[in-house]
Amino acid sequence: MINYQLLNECPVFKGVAENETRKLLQQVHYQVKKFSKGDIVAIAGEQISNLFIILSGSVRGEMIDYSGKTIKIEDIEAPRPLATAFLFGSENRFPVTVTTNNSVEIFSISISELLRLMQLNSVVLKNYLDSISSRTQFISQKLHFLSFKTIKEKIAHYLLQKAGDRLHSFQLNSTQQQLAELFGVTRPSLARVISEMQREKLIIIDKKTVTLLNKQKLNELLRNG
Amino acid sequence: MINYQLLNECPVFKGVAENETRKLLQQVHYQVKKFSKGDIVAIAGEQISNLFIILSGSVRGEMIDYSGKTIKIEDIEAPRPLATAFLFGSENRFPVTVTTNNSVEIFSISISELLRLMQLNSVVLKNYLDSISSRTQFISQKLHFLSFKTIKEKIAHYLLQKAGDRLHSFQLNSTQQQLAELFGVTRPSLARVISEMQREKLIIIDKKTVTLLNKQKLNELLRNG
DNA sequence: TTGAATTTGTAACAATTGATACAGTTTACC
DNA sequence: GGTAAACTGTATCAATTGTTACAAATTCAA
Repeated sequence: MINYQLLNECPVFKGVAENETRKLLQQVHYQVKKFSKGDIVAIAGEQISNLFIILSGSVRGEMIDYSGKTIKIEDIEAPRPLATAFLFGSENRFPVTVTTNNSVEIFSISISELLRLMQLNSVVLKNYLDSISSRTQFISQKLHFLSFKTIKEKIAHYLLQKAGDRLHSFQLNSTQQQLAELFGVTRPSLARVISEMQREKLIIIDKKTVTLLNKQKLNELLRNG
Repeated sequence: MINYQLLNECPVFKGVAENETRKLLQQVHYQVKKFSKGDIVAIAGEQISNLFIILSGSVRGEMIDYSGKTIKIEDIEAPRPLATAFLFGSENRFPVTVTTNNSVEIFSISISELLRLMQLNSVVLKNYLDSISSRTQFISQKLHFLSFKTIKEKIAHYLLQKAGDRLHSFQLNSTQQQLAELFGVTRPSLARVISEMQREKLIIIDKKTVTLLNKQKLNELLRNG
């Protein structure tokens, strides 16, 4: 028996009334598969033909490298769907091998039935589109951020974005350590560059209060990067 | 009058019979807007409420920086759609300001009507999902690649991927210059690291023939990065 | 084959960042 | 208020990459 309440917490069915979900699922084919701890749900590179939603338990995504060792990538817990961005598109294969961490129930629906489901219910359709799109937006923002090479550029971009329209000062809510991690650099390197930028009278950072002294030059840093 | 043939070349309507497209469009609301050269189609940050498909002419996407200057990002020509990954999701705003390069005709359909369209025709639905997904997959591959910090790691990853299952040698079809651009590094730096890796007996590159001497160690490079 | 254009290998030096260490400051909690 | 923990500023040295320059090797077309 499916736990409809749980299914409705999943991004795909969110906002659909519980009895509506029940009615929808009567009109399409789907399966609920049970796995034991340690079972392999999918192998990296395998064609994806079904949407999987974890109903209970958790799974992990692992990559297998060229020499055969496995590296854990991420954990996925109920009630999240698997690989929504890889169901469609030109390269619809599992990017990772998926293994169960414990007893797991998985809701499984084929692509064609999922398409039917989306055509039957516009909320499900919109949910799915929102889900893929949000992920794309998140990744492309991250990519944009990575495109700045030097630490100075990263700081300039981060602060200009944080500042927005504010003319003068604003508060930071992260520590240098956290920023360093966000930027993917070491903490002393970040501190050093911040010092430089203060000496160059580009910014002032006093505790957590940031003041941008020269937005013009901060922008030029991004242009010439 | 709409050029249905052109519309059918667009990723959204691809694979739909021309008369089927005609029939579909009779069932939904849409507009064809005409713009003159230099007109602004959309402003960065503006909410996206319509899918735009360029029917004729071309537009450019520009970002306006914090000081007011504009930087061109890309050109989009007929019959491509605009910002398909930004129509949905949490941040459904134009990432760029869109300006026409010449006389332009744009097919415009609201989100709600687009949803209806996708529910009426499963090919359109699948096309749209494929389109967003492919983009996500492309970007996330790029992101993965950028996650390797040193040039050595990038080379190792690139060559291992190119090699695939082949045990010994294979041919490269790019020049060092092209690889350097792909990696986002300078050509002499790339050449230097390749020399080092040959001295360390990890690889041999003779003209365009690559031989991986120690896949094991190449993999370890990626792990400890 | 020859000659020009492209590609490659390499060197010397500058710039940037990482690694490590340590002392001074701030914050949080008792 | 006091103490421990976390955070910050800074210094030194090593590693990596960028910049610039030049010569050798290769490719391609005439």
